[in-house]
Amino acid sequence: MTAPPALAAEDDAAPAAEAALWAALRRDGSTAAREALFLRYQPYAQALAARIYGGRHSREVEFRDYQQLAYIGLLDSMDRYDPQQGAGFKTFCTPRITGNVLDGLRQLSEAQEQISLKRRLQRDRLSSLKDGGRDGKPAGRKLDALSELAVGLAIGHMLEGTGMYADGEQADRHDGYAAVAWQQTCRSLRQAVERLPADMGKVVSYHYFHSLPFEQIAGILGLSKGRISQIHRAALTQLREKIQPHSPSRTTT
DNA sequence: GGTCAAATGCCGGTGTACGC
DNA sequence: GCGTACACCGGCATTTGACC
Repeated sequence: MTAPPALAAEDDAAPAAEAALWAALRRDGSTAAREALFLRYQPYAQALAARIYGGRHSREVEFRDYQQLAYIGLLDSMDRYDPQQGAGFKTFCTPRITGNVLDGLRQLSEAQEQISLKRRLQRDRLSSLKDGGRDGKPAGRKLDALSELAVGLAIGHMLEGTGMYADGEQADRHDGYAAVAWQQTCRSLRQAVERLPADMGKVVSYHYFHSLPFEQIAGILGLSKGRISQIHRAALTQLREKIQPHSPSRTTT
């Protein structure tokens, strides 16, 4: 099997800049350095996940799970890596990322666990989009609440559809005009995400495009998971406003 | 031994008081 | 205004005990 593009094309440019990032991370625990390093090696981790996914023997585990396990392995490697040992980070992290993915897959091997994971991810995303679920919206505004919920569900579903990886099965599901319309809508949503304030954009991107749980995102950004939850909620509110700018009293779907 | 329901623990996300 | 800490919630998995 040939190496995925990101594996072959990953350059070693600006080693001094990277060394400075590692120094900042090790010396000060700099969250900016941590994030920059994560972003630098995130495509590499994704490529490793893709390579393992390409050689999979079972189709029951989604690429999203491979991706998440690779990112967790990357974060763990970043925490353990010591540049002064002399080894390059790729040399250091590759077996750890691969091992983390394989270990994680082993734990997911039982069909029931796979099903429960998918259910949980879907449920979590749905519940996270349901206006927070506990904001005491007056009963008389049920229709508004329902329309907002529909928009929220659509956002969540589209965000999942804008993932950096798209497998063939998913692409085959949509065809013709419907596929074009869907892709355009997803593209506009992704653009809306890119226009969010930096923190919100990062949280949405990590959570939906990279499938990272709040705790992992908190680790990357150097915040608490509670804070990530707040930013996530605020981001969804802004996305709703961008997609539904006139806040209609009723929404047809 | 097998099945089922209740009890319990864990996990991810939310809400809120509080500090800076 | 922003961020943190912490209590809380809901759902799921596991454990435990009663029953057949």
